[in-house]
Amino acid sequence: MAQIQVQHQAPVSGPNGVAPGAAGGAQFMLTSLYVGDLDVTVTDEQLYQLFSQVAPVASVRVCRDLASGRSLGYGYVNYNNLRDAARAMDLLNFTPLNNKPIRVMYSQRDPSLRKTGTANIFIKNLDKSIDHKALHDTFSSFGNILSCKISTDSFGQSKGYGFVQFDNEESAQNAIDKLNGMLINDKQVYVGHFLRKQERETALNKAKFNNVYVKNLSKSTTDEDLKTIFGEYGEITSAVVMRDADGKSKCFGFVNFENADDAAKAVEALNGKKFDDKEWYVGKAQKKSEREHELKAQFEQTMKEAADKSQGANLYIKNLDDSIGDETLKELFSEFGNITSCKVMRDPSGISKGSGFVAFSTPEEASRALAEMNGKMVVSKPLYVAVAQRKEERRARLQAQFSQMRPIIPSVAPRMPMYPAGAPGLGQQFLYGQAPPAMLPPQVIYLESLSILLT
DNA sequence: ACTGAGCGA
Repeated sequence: MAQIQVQHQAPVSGPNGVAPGAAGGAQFMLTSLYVGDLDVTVTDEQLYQLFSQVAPVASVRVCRDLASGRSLGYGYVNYNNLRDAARAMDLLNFTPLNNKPIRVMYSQRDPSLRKTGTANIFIKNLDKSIDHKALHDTFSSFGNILSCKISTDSFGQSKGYGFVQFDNEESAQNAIDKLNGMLINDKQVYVGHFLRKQERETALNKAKFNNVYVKNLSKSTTDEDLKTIFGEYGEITSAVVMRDADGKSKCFGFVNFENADDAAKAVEALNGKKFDDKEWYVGKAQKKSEREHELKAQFEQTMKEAADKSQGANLYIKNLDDSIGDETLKELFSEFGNITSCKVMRDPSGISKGSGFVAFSTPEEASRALAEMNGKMVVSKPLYVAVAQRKEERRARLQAQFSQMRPIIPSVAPRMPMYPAGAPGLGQQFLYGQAPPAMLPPQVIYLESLSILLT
């Protein structure tokens, strides 16, 4: 097997070192490639084997978590000159490794230069047959692409939309102008600037409206007051403070403008202003359903952020001795950091299930605890410690596992029959998965996987 | 199910 050279290139400027990037003024290490979207099972050797087919490589590396050794899903390939690197990027971008297309870019370690968000475009209504490479080829005529991908599900199937990050705004605008609304594979595609959800919603909120909602009014504010204050911005058709049956102000109201531009001006001018020491909220009046939808979305966003923040800080423990309860579990792990929650799972009758969760304040603490505690003998048995997976991740992992079970056509499968003649399962066209050690009919494997997916 | 993620020795 080929030897992997581990010598590293000196990070110096020079003919082969730092060189000016294309328009936009970004600086790239033009001999150093960042390889992302790696399947976690991809190894240094595999990267080396692939990239050295194009030109001699100076070094390769799959980056790994220091404590657990788990692949971080990206790596680096360094070449001796920029021509080799450019050629490798061109030829090898989106090559599948372990069934997953890799994404190759120039290494750009300054995050501020990577996260500008400008010149980034979004494409949707793409035919499902269009893959990363086809997208790249379609858009590369408009400029230099830094990164490009189709969004896919856990089976690698296109979700029908994708992203192209150019290195300058003009290329992006040009691509939008030329391709938005065009037919690609008989489907009319949408091509526009990439907008985060928040930005899309603000854009949507700028849609015209005449009715304005105002809240946090003082008890004494009247319809007349609203008319006077909002009347400054244009012709008003109605202004009402909402009141209960006794005529007591509910401290909110509605002002309807003759024309939408004036309504927008009033919102702009009055939102957040103080009247009678009360800070008014002034905005587009929304239907109850719109408002509820927005609140729900906000709530979900908050939950998602909280989940992201705790990602990696929560450990799943199993093979726990039955005698261990919440307190003992906490004591076992407390030397590694601040424990925010700790729980032994129990069945309804209170008997330990032998598994539990320990959450730390930070992923670093959790990682240290994992490294130290996994496999450690506690009372009677060795602990199993892993980073807790969220339900969604567990599901995705099982799904990926399932998708990798390829049909085995009997004619190309080993000659040795897997089952005694007449055993169940022989009648079918193909068998799923690797040959099972037991003589289970293959469809049982299939159904088991499916039932896990469905739970 | 339809608007992202991503950088070391």
